[in-house]
Amino acid sequence: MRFEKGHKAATRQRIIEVASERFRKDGVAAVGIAGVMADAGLTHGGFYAHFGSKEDLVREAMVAAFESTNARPQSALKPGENALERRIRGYLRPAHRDTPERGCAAAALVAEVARHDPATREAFTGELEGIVGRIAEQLPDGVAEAARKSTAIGIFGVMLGALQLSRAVADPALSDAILESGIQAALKLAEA
Amino acid sequence: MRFEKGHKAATRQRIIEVASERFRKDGVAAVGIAGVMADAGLTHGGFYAHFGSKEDLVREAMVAAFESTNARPQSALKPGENALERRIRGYLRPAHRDTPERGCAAAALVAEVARHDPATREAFTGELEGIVGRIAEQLPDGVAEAARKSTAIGIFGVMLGALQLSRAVADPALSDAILESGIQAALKLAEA
DNA sequence: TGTACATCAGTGAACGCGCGTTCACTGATGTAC
DNA sequence: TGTACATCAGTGAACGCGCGTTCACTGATGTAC
Repeated sequence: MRFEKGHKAATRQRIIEVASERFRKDGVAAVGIAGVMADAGLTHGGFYAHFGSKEDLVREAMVAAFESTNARPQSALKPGENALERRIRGYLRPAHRDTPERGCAAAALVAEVARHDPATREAFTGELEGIVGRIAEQLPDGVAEAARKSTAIGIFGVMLGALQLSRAVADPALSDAILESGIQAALKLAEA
Repeated sequence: MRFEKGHKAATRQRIIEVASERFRKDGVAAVGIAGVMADAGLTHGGFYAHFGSKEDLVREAMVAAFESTNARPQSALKPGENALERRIRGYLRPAHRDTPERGCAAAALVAEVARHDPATREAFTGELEGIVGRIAEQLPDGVAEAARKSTAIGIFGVMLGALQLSRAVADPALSDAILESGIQAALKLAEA
């Protein structure tokens, strides 16, 4: 073979990574195959040797975006801080608002996913269940078993809603205030 | 004149109304000028006699969508229900999830607005301030003055986040559960 | 060791299509005389 | 009252462009003999 073993798989992975950043930054509809391939250092014609359609790439890039943010190493817990509070503050920090291309895929893509095909929505659903489950595990012991999942959904709802609102408003001071209000709301919901 | 007085203004209004539904249903990027004009019973060439660009229509249609949902008549208060609880339950009901074309413009368009030009984002900001202000007024008397706006932002954050998540997931039972979790979270945040 | 051939990731021209935008034109009506 | 002209909302062809997708081809390398 003209290319070392694993070459094609590495190229495919590179396309997915580029796409996962571009889709989160500019939206799925605004990003074309040719642009993604060019960013990956390739020409557009080769795309269909790797994926069956743009929709397939959307689904794979979305899942990759979720997985890469899930796998991100966490900073150490500060004294008196618990894991859930760290998660909430990390999510609703200005740096996350300002770098959607490396941020939460749910916040960047939720509205578009609602208009995509069932396979993409099912993949989204699975990733969302994962996030909600991890939040539920981090709730304080005092929260009743039956209420944990519902509480976790509410917490993630504010996180996602506040992050999106902070990205949309034109007023920087209001944007910062939205992040802070989201933190306070999420922490209140997390109380036992 | 060949047309009665007010004819052009009425046409313009019709274009805005069609666009405000189509943008909320399918997203701004996926809706073309020609389609909007055809839905309004016109051909696409006349568009630029009414608007300077698609972006101008986006901004006007978004504002119209906000205003029409704000102006919607409210059902009567049930015994023991307050105005804020009615607002929250009305927002997070299945019918709202299932009819984005007549629903909350913020939930439908927030992600796209973040990528649009400053004039559109400023219009969005103003409308959002209006919604937040109205929620703040409906908070119980016990909520301290200084905390009212922040609390209102948190409440609208869960409402918007939960509605969007309920629209994106593929599992109907989970979608219903998200709406219910959003209601519980918003009500908890509204407690004095 | 040297030559012929097979492999296949990637190339780039081409497909039909819809986009946002421009513009010369139409044609029904109101006004001027 | 009758005719000529002005008005202007709306029409539809055309512009350049980028989209997703297809496909015949390239060319560097590995294998066969």
